[in-house]
Amino acid sequence: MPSRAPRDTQDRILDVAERLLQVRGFNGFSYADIASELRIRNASIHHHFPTKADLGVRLLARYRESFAHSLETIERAGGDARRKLRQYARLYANVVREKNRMCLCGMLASDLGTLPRPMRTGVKGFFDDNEAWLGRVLEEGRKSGVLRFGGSARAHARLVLSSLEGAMLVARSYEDVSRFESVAERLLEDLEARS
Amino acid sequence: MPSRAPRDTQDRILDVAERLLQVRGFNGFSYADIASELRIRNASIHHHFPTKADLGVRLLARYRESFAHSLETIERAGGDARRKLRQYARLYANVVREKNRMCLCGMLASDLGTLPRPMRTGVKGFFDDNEAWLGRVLEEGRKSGVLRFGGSARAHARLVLSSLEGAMLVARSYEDVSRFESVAERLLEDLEARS
DNA sequence: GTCTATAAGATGATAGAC
DNA sequence: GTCTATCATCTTATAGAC
Repeated sequence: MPSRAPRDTQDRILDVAERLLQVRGFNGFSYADIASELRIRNASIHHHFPTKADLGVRLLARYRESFAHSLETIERAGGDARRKLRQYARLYANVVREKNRMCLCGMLASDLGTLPRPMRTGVKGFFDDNEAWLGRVLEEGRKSGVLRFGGSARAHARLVLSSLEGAMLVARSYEDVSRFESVAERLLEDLEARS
Repeated sequence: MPSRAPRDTQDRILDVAERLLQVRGFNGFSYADIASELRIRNASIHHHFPTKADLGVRLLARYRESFAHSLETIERAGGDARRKLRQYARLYANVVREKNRMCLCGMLASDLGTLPRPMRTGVKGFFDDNEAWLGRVLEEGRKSGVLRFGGSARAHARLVLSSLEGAMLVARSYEDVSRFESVAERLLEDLEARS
């Protein structure tokens, strides 16, 4: 179990930078913001992450791995597809709840036009991961009869992913998590087989 | 009918700034970007829009009015709720198609944490407008039997708005309009009453 | 209304001492 | 690994001539 206590400087930089990125966007924070919060100097951050692109690439990789780990945890917990989808939606709800953050990759998607080249592929990779996982869960749910939807599982996975990302984006504008939750609830209810 | 020819400087500034904002975000463009594109000087822009916040407020108001006008046009064209929703979705598709733009307010929603105070309320206002309109159309469609959905019309309006905003956000990452269109298609098909 | 000139501050980044 | 010092550049913004 990871401790609550601060680990090495590199991790503390990543933690602060991650939050700043999720709240303010990639162009909305600077090395100075991180430095002042950690009470270190600007140059120290450059020692660990020479360029902002380096920092961004590391943040992206870490977030993607962390999310993949969460998906594995949901899988291992078992239960039917309905349950998995609800836990998946809760993952997103927790992000919004935590200081009104946006999904890191949703935020980067909006910043895409100004992103350093090496970061762009990572954003798509994250969405690909999520679509693939959702596609499998949806297919499983349809086969077992607990979910109902038209079209291919993969196409519906895209709808679910888009809807949740959009729900985060809009809910954040109102600083109201419950707005996210009510949209997620409608989305899932429509999927769950009635009758 | 508005002509294609450039009008006064103020409007040309707004047109360029709008595109830059929709592609790069509010923190992703500068007065210098606008100036070089219009081949005028930085100071000329400040003459028309003293601060960037002023420019942002005007862009927001203009976009909101323009969108409201589009909604009225859809209303006047008549037809059933299905048709109105499809035209509404096409509004969004056209934005993405045009140089891979994001909805101006969706973009501002992601920038919200760094936005000048006077701009924040405008973003919510845009979403409120859209939710209200969608709510009316959904209700009308359910009453006339061409649409089917659970829960309140207003709650479903939030789902539709969130899904379309999210679909734009994700589709932009792939620079692929068809990705937006397929998600919108699934969303609408699920709404349309199957006998 | 547009220009030149200029300012004050932020930003990403590097060199080199400790 | 962290610091001080310094950098070129960008960004928003203003003063004042034309």
